[in-house]
Amino acid sequence: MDSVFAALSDATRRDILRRLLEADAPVNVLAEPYKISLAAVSKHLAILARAGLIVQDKRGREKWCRLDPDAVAPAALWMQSFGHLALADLDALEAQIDQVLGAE
Amino acid sequence: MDSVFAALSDATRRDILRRLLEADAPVNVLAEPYKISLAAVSKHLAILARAGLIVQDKRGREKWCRLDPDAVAPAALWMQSFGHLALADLDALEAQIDQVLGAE
DNA sequence: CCTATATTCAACTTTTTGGTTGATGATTCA
DNA sequence: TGAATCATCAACCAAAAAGTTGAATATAGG
Repeated sequence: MDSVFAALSDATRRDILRRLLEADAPVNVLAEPYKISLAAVSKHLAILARAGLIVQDKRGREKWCRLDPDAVAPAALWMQSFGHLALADLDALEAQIDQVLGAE
Repeated sequence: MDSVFAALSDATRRDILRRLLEADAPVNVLAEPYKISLAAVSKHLAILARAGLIVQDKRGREKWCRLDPDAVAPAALWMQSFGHLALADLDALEAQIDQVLGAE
């Protein structure tokens, strides 16, 4: 879970994830909006991959990136329980789970 | 939001937050379970305070810490919207909850 | 085959993080 | 008053993070 939170602590990486929510993309396309070097973006992607948040798939000379949103679930649940358990108990946690499941 | 995610990326700090869910506590009590120095714990608490996750209140020679769970809300919302697609599988969700509540 | 493209690697710098120890400032209390 | 307690500060260290530039590796395509 450390690596997931650490990966999310950088605004550039969060922005990359947000964009991958819309469509898979190769490294050079992901790098384009930022003014940092391509190598720097490549490192950001490696951090996201190490945290499990993305998977990379080499196709030809391009390396396509796609999300693995499951990886964020344990950390998201941790935050959810932290944000609400102060006021409620396990019943409330179950209600939250129902809410998450119902929202689909 | 950077500072919130960064604060949560350390297991000791998450453990401190978890314990503060149960009761407010002064620095020396919070430091007791860990084998690191008191100064190190003091730094962890400063990071949590800088992220807004706790507030510190000096009472006599003790400095009491209490949660401010609202501070986690923007980050939690970000994660929820990001992970939204993935939380539909009940078995996976239960496994994740066990992991979150048990291992941490 | 040759060249351009896509990506990473290697080496380096700077800043941040997490830890230490020892000194210091407050505060409590015998 | 004086000793013990609570917490932070200061200086330091080692490791990791975020960035750079330049070289290297693969692949695509004329």
